[in-house]
Amino acid sequence: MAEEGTSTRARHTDVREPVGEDHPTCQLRDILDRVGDKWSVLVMHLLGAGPRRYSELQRAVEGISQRMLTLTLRSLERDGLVERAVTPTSPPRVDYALTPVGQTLSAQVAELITWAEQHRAYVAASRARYDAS
Amino acid sequence: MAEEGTSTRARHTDVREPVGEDHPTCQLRDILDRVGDKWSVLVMHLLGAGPRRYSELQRAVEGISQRMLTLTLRSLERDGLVERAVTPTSPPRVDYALTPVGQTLSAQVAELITWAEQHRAYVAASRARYDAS
DNA sequence: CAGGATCCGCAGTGATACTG
DNA sequence: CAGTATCACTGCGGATCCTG
Repeated sequence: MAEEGTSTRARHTDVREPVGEDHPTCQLRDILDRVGDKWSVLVMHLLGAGPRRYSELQRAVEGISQRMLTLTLRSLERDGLVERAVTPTSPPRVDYALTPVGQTLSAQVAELITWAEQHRAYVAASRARYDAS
Repeated sequence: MAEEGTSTRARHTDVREPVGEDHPTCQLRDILDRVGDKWSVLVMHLLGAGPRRYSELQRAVEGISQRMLTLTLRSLERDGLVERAVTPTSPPRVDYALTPVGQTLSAQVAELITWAEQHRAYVAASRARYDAS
């Protein structure tokens, strides 16, 4: 909170394309759906710290169902963001890790997280103020 | 409002979620839900180019329903990311603009878009390869 | 241990109609 | 023009059972 005027770091560096028209939106949706996915980001963020096994992920993201974890990993693997390494031992062992490209996206997400931390109080205050009226 | 805004998904989210060794998860959801929202990002990106009227947004994000546009704007306003300026003229006129903080988030989103553009081909190729097996 | 298959509830969304 | 209200549908996501 209390940073109305201080954090006016308006970086208009980007290319403000006519997002709504036709094609720019679609490509955008692709990546946004990925980031917007309830679990994908959490999993990617966890994998950002290093490879993990299936069960480790399931415990780490405690609250995720097997179904969703599998679905999420499959989707990330399909997009080439996560790599799946199977070790056919007596009890099967599967390790997941970010691919180089996956790491770059993970980095972007990390920045988003930083943003969230920096402006969390502000958002909370805004909501409280809004809800009060 | 008979229905909660787009940002009220936190309700079905567990109150107790240790989510592994990462606490940022909770705050993370907040911002991620914002970014993951189907329309929020598009609207914010458009507003990044400057203030727009309600009808302008509706035309620009062609495909969005009045309901969703209103819900999205309300939600963004509630979070202090968008400012609503009403001009009570004969035909009502309402302008929406990003707040300073909203601009910083918009900038983050812009980077995400850049990422998407840079790695779109890679992702597409990965998918094609994956689907082929 | 890793994950496929199935059932199902409900939040999120769209389409439509109405209003100040 | 800028919304609000209502309804009906869809598909995400959770819970549960089963397999290699």
